Amino acid sequence: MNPHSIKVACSNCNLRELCMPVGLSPEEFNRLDELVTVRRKIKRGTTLFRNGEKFTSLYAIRTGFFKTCVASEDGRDQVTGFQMAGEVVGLDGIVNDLHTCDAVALEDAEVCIMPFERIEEFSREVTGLQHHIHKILSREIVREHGVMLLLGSMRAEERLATFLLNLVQRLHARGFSQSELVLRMTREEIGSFLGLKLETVSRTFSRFVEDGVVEVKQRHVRILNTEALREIVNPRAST
Amino acid sequence: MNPHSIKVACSNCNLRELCMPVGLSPEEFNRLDELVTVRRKIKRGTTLFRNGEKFTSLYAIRTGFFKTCVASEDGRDQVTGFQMAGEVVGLDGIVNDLHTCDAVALEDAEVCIMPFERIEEFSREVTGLQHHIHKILSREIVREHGVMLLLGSMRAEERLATFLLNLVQRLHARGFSQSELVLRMTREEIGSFLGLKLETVSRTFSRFVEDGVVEVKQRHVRILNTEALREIVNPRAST
DNA sequence: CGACACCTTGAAGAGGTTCAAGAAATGTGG
DNA sequence: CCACATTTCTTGAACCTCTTCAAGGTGTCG
Repeated sequence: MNPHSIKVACSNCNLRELCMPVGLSPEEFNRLDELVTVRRKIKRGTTLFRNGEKFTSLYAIRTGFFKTCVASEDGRDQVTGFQMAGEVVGLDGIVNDLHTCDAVALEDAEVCIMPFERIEEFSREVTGLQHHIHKILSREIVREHGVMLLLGSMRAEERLATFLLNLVQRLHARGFSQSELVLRMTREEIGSFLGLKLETVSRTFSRFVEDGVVEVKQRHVRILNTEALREIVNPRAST
Repeated sequence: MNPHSIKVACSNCNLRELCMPVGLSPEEFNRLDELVTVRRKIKRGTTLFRNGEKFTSLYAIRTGFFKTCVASEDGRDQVTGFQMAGEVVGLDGIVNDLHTCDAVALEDAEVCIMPFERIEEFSREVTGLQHHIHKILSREIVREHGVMLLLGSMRAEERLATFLLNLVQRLHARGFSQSELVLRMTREEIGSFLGLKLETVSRTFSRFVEDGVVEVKQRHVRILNTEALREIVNPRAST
């Protein structure tokens, strides 16, 4: 084992189970290690890629936190998602070999660069990788269905509750608390994602605090009553 | 050429350019013809697949018109899209081998059934098909970004104008008029898709009619002033 | 410490929803 | 082929949620 190669080997990565297929043979895994050649650090506030840039690679997030956003011609902006360690960004670029959204680091981050040509090459040879790529793409479609449901049919409280539950659940899957989280984004970014104005997000937080559902100190949020949040999202199912 | 096989051969299909990859060698195309083994007719009002059903295949629409919709646990419903000839449905099922939405025929329809296992098998061998599948998935992600922008940041008039322009553009690509269309869905379904109530859809149509932008007779819509619709969507760019 | 970005809160206003009623189209069965 | 039931669409009026505008407070970073 060459110590220099360890640094970028998927087989040694603690996020392996989140972003790579499982159940590969050792031989297949060795091939996969060639998938990621380079890592890249992205400073907070800077972009990993931008709308209009040529698409070459998918990016697996190793550390840090991103938002992706699209813009309409007249400058309107919509956050389409927030991504954290183990998640893959750049899928939007495949269809026209151009990125159609911006990926902005909300904290200092590091990503593994996976050249898409290589992904396609390997997934012709490693069935498990092929499955995995298809699932990643499909998962993103299903996630967006959920966002459409949120934007199309929920009221402000339901949106914010859904958002908090989703965030904390993903963080928990990464070993963090089930009840405490630090928001990496501003109220305005939350609002953009949820189709609300920043004032509405702020007010809704305040209402949750009044009701004793959460504690909020700026970007530190502690969930005091998860069941109440679920109840807000899903008024019927009271157990 | 066996006359019986002609019926389900992609190489003879007039929608080929819409749903299949271009630039394949004749040999590759022959393989592709094995992709679709069966067609299926779906009566208006019935489902092609439902939330919770096992996923086995993608479906290329040959004729007819579909809506796809997701439901939340408490019965809320959200139309996630409308699909027409040449488009592919079922992508949501890949990630968990289960469909997560319903596909309902809004008029009598016929689809080509493409078993996904076979798609994966062939796309390991035919690079052009592999690219194509990736692009179809990515295109759906990008489309949904657009819907999120619509739902998150547009007002009722902008949403409906965007919707009409999108529909007529897709119909035009299939050889229909640039200015006339027949809606296959109810006001309620349009509203669900656009995050509006059916009354709001109706009122917004009426306002467009008052302003001389469109003519509406039930589900028959004639666009009188495309530029005005564009202006509504994109107030800045008056050229 | 001061500048800047971010967050909170209030009051007024707008856009969309809800509820209700009636009209128009569509489908069904005799 | 017509009469009736049903679904779909339109329109009005009152209401409600979220937005807009405004001001002040809090936190952070050079």
